[in-house]
Amino acid sequence: MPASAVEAKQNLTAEAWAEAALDAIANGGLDAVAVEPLARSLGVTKGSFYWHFANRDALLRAALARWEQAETDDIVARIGPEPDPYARIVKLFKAANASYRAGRLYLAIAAAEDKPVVQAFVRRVSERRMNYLYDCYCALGFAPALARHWARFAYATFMGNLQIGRDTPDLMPTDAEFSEYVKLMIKTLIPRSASAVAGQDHPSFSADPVSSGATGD
Amino acid sequence: MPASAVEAKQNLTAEAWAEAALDAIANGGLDAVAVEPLARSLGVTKGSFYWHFANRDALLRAALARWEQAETDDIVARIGPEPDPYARIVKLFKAANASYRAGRLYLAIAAAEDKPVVQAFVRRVSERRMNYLYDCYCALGFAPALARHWARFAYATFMGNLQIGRDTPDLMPTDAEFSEYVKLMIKTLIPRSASAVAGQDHPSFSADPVSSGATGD
DNA sequence: GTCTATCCATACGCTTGCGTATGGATCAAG
DNA sequence: CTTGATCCATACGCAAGCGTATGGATAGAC
Repeated sequence: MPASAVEAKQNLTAEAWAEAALDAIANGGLDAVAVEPLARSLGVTKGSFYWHFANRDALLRAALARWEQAETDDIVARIGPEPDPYARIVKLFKAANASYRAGRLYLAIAAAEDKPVVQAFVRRVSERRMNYLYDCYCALGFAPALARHWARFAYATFMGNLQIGRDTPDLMPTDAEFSEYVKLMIKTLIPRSASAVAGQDHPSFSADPVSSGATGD
Repeated sequence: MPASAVEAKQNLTAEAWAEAALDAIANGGLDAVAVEPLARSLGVTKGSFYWHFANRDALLRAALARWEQAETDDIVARIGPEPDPYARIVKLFKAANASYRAGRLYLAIAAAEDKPVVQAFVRRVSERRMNYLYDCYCALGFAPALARHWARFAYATFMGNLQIGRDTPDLMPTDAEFSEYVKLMIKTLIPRSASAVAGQDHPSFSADPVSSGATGD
């Protein structure tokens, strides 16, 4: 009995292959999506793969589609039913640092933007996220031009924190210090004294939405 | 007469190979550093390469060392003789968005942090840059803990802007709007009403160091 | 002019991964 | 029990890239 990562070599699905491909991307980048190594890690051979997919590119597209779907689900599932735009940004910020794998996936996929297949996926996901932020800032009372700047600013900070957490994890604090860090960024990136927003009250602020655990997956 | 990219096939140097490797990294990522394709692009064959280098890894190390050196030179050459910490951060911000190739290089190299050879280089360069920012914020009067937070914050924004410029260039403004964007970030990332800094005067602020061209290389 | 060091070309074997072809195993239908 | 469909294994040809071995070309030393 092979005590491998795969217990029973029962029938694999195309989704299983796509998920394995995403795992490979999160670890070794896009080039790690190789048919034969993936088959080995799944406990089967290429024969299985070419039954479910036409070629390597088809697997790549399936994996990217699965990724885009997950990212889109995330953005609405985790912070969907939240009316307050301030709390929405806060939740988005926390969600961005929530999943280690999701961050690595994003960076790895974006790093291969030269491949034309990947480019479209990255653009859609990025634009969707920034548009979400843009809407939040608009809802906060910012003028469109300013809202675009703030949305880009905030999104850049998200992405940069992902990079720092991956490349120099020692420089990223944990626990209480991390909470302070996030609080500082949120306080800075969501200015309440905006030139357009009046003395509006944010009930979620008094509840301190920042200091409720942000790490872990 | 071959009107190739290389006019005369005179003697190549190891530095030429390393520079070509960096070009390859900036375009196709670390995996694009392949001996035979590089040799083709240089107008020679593998025979030349294995005269100058022991193997592919040696070239990679040479290229990364060259990159680290260039990054270190940059940080002191472009903003070295600047006493005012505020202006230092401003210059650093502008330098970060100055060279398109440098940004792509940074992202491409960082994307391969799983390779142990690369990891050390990325860590050194990143830590050096963040320490530079940390010193700036300390000089601005911030307490060490806060200075670390602000330095990380600012650095994350740098990196994120690099990503946005690479992945979704449409979402990155140009010309006057870009200037506004940079001005907003700088104004936000260098708070003058810090809890620790007194009524200190920054002569470079009245000179408006932000609005003097930041694009191009 | 010969000699030697430097730099590169050519040719070979080796590995890895892609894609195809074909057969084997399993299971449900009839 | 046979048949067909589903899922996978095995074996092959092919291309690309690494590393090595060896010889050729050029230039300066003497």
